[in-house]
Amino acid sequence: MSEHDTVTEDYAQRERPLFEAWREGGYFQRTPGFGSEAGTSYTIVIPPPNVTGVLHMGHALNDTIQDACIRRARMRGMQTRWILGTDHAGIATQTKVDKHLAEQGINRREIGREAFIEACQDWRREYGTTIVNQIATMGCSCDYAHEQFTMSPEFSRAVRRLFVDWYHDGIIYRGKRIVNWCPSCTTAIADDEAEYEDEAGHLWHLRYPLSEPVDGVEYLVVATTRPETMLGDTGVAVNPKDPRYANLVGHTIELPIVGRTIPIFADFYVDSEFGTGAVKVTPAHDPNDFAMGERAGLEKINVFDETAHVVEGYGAFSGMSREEAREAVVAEFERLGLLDHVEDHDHSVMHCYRCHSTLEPWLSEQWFVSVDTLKGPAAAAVESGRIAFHPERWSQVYLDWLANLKDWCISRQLWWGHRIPMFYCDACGWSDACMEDVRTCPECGAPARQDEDVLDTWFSSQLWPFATQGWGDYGADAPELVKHYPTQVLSTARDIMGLWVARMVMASEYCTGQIPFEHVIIHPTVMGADGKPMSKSRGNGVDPVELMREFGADGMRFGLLTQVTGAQAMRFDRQKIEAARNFANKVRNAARFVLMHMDGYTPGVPTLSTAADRWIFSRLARLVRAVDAAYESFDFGEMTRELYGFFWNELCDWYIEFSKSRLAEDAPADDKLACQRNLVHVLEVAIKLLHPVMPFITEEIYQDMPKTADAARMLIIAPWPDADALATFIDDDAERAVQMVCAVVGAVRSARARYGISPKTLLDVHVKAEPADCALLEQQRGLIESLARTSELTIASDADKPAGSSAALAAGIEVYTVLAGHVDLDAERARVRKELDRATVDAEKLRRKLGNEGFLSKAAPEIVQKDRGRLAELDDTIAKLQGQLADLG
RNA sequence: GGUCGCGUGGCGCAGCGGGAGCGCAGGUGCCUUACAAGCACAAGGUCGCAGGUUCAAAUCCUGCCGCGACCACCA
Repeated sequence: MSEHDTVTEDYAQRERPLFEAWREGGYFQRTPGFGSEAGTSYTIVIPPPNVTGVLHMGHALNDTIQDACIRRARMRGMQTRWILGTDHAGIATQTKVDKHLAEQGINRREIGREAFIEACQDWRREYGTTIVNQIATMGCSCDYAHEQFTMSPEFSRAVRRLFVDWYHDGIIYRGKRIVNWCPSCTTAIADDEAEYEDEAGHLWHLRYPLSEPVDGVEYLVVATTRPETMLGDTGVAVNPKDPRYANLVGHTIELPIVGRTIPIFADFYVDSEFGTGAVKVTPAHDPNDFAMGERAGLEKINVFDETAHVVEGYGAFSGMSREEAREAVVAEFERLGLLDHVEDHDHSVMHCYRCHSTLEPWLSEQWFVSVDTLKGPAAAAVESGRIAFHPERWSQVYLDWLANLKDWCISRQLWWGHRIPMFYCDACGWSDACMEDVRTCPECGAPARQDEDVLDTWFSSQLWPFATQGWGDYGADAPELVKHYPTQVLSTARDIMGLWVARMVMASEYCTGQIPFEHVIIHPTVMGADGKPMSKSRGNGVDPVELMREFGADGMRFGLLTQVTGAQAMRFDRQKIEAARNFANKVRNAARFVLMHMDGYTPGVPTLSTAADRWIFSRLARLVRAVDAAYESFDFGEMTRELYGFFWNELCDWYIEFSKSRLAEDAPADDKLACQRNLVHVLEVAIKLLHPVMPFITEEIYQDMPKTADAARMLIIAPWPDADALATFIDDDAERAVQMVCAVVGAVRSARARYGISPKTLLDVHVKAEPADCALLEQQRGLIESLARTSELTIASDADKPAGSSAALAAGIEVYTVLAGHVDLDAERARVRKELDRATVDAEKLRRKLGNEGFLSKAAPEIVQKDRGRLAELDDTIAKLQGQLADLG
């Protein structure tokens, strides 16, 4: 019973050498191009993964899509290059290194900036190759020889150049603003880097005593979710139209605990419906309060330090964390009899997208990019259609994002990143943004110092498409850019649409005067099997490296693409990967079959001597068209479905079966050769079409195939099939003939299965069809005989139903299988009756439709015609089935 | 609050105005010399609900229900 051992395979061992062969062949660098597309450049920039990151399913899908695009372009003869590189990922990397150092008892501040950056570099040297190796394991045909890095010297010059240019153009400015402060990372982060989460909280109602009673009123109740910030309150706001408080506006409050006298003022921002209609205003710790404070001219008092502990000057509260301060403040209000009441209240709270700490709106000096002049050209690029999104609807998301864009805080209080190239002279007040470091003040000669902050990682990421091609040193005239810019395709997930995609367009328009890419593919987000986003905490994540080990890179790639739809999310389905692995296996076996029957083969043009030959070439021609169309509309799911159906259901299920008798040892030599050549040709075209998705197995097969002297050495640069040239093979007659053959074979197999007749038992079969179809079928007699395993095959337009036979109707022909006594007539009668019922219902429906005046007068004539034909067919079928029933008694 | 996506056989999905399909799982029979990770055959769905447009609706429109994402955010 050991017949079917589980098949295990070492995919890495099979795939790695092929990858090395591609690399050594130089195909990963910009290809020279050939054929009619030789002059066309085709470039993709990879969304740079974090340098210390590891491959996740999002990368796996995204990189598969890009590799499919670039490989097809390469095979079409274009000058391709897929630019590879990694992102220094400021906060992410710094957080990791911080943690690593902490484990050794080292604090970043103790060792200082330079030593820390060195530690980051060490970290990068150690882990920076991981993800690139994983991308290689996938078989991605990136330009590994010219790997980029967002903190390489060249890239750094580009970043610096943009900062200096923007600074001198007045696009970059400095300001004291409320920013989202992460007290754990101790840095500002951008608005779109903050994540909101709903949390159960409370609405504390606090009594704020008036300095003097007004009309007998002694205090005012304010509602707040953050009582601890009251330490920094500098006012209380009410809506100017709120009659409850009209008499209080202009009076003052004695702020409890702090003893500060603060004004009651009116501002339309206040919603009278919410809480008590009176809002405590903390300009330094809330963006809306900041805005009101500006309007009312309030003081802005920071009560937290950079780690969100209460600053000096607040007595016992000083030094407390936010959480401690909250408790203490509430307790103190209670003690003073000023805690009115507490309500439950859910509200959304901002968290750091990196470390997940609760963010603190914090007043600080930061650098900003003014987006006013940048957003226009970026919107126009999409509105004009110069940049196309796929699916198209994402362009709306893009445009909406731009329309609502606010100035971008680009300074980060980190050490790992591009240090802001601003230089200051404390002696004379000189300052400027400079390309070269400035040690002494050019005005007064005093020592100059550089800004301590670094730039937001996205500030450098936005330069990716052109800084990787020489912009930093040569500007828009860089030779690479002149020849190969804009790039063709950018593929990414939708969550960085604004963060990255839009910013690249803005920066590119500014720096190069061009769009950065022509097509933006927004692929669906890969969700876990449970339909929820993959995450460590949920435990629904899947490791692509693990998948590749189990199913091969080809299996993973194909399986992922089959799941791509136009929707915004796809639920990861392991079975799809398994099915893809099985498909890869099927392809390999099909190839093995072909290569196993090569004796006597000599290369030559295909000879389409049989209907089966003409059929498979016709199907192949349609396949090339369909695959091309799917690529052009970026419909990768459709593309894989087409390939799957062709390989499995047409080539393997039928054509290879058709071929078996022709390849037998005693078969006629010339027909055998024709069949061999056809198989080789079809297989070669098919594996070319499949190569962009399943590069390894197709290359492996190609290497084993017989090739002519002028053939490409490797499949990776073999010419892509020409749909127009193949179109001449489309042959409706041949497709009809094979359709009938399949119908006959299927009918006989079905009868066998129903009555448990072994394939070894030969059966008499009678086929009745139109004369023209009879002629087509007659030519396929041999095929039918071998596939249906007949003893006697009668094909005639006037064939009779033999006694004791099972009848089947398919493809407009009647197939009678003589069952010679094996038949359970009752079962056969029941089956026919069921079929008859179904046909009768269908015919009734159609008859009603065709009896409808409205339909006859308004429907397109060809539709009416078609339905009349269908009804006639159905009536015919019904008559035949009734005849069969009568025959069966 | 705004924008968008999705609800089709047990599961995952395709189809997106004129005959309900695919893959997987499950059923039956097969180790047929390319493949048991396979082959053959059969079974399985009133296409979320309610209206509307149309001669014709899974497909278009409206509303509702359910799931989900993104953006904004009221202390």
